Amino acid sequence: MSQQPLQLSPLGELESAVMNHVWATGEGEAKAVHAALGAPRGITVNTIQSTLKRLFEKGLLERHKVSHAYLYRARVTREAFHQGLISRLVGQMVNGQADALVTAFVDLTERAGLDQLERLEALVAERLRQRGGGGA
Amino acid sequence: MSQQPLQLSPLGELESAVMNHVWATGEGEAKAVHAALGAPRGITVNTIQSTLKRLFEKGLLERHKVSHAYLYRARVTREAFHQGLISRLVGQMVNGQADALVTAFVDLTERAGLDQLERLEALVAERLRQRGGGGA
DNA sequence: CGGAAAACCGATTGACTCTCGGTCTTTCGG
DNA sequence: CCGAAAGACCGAGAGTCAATCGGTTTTCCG
Repeated sequence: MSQQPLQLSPLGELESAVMNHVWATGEGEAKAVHAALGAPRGITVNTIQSTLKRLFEKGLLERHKVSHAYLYRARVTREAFHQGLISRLVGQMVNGQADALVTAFVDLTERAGLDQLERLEALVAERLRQRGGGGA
Repeated sequence: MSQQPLQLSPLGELESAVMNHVWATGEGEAKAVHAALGAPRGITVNTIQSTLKRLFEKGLLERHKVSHAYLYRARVTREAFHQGLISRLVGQMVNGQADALVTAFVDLTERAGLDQLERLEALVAERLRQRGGGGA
């Protein structure tokens, strides 16, 4: 009975690494990505190419030819992607109580540090000001 | 190129359904779970049994014999489980900015309705009062 | 003890990711 | 215009994991 890590991301290990690289550098060419991630892992450029392509087919990357090579770019920002994940996660569990979720999140934020909690407060306050009109 | 759903939960479809059932009813016997979920799907009790067992092995359910049948119970509450998911998700993406996450969450809560946002505000305020002590 | 109810085990199928090798295509220099 | 080279594609094999059963063993209970 050991409670496994319970894999969460919808992306494979290599796919995540590639996405992070693209997000970090702004673009990705098979050659470059391989130099950064592939070589250290001892895998071929082909593998990187396949991964890039799979990511493209999943709609996470876009690409266009530059000479005879593809240049990939992120189609969604890292933030949007993460937000999407959270969104989906929330959507799945909000089958009854969004309350519990909100509570859970606050607990979590709190555990991340007082500063984060304060940050959260500021954000919420701002949103409320924008929407609710600040009080009534 | 259609942007697949991007599977998120670490649980399979049937596993999720079973967990939800157990959380909802408080307990689970293969027979009962099958009546509720299996029959409609046209799958055998065996499949439900296997799923229950897999969930047990993953540490999500506990069980004990009642006569010659196992009675399963959730080992973690739905809230704790979800919190764990969020936690893991956060941990993964907090490779640089927890900020983005907080922002994403607030966006999400906001979209869920003004009331949720207000609820969030109240919760945060309370936590801050408890922790920060309002100043020191 | 004998039969039925239920658990277990093992195997299959299907979806994915990762990883390449081999082949076809596109470019570009000479 | 032609022939490397670079790079994209295709297909395939190896792993992993959930879902699904069939068949066998174990366990109760009358």
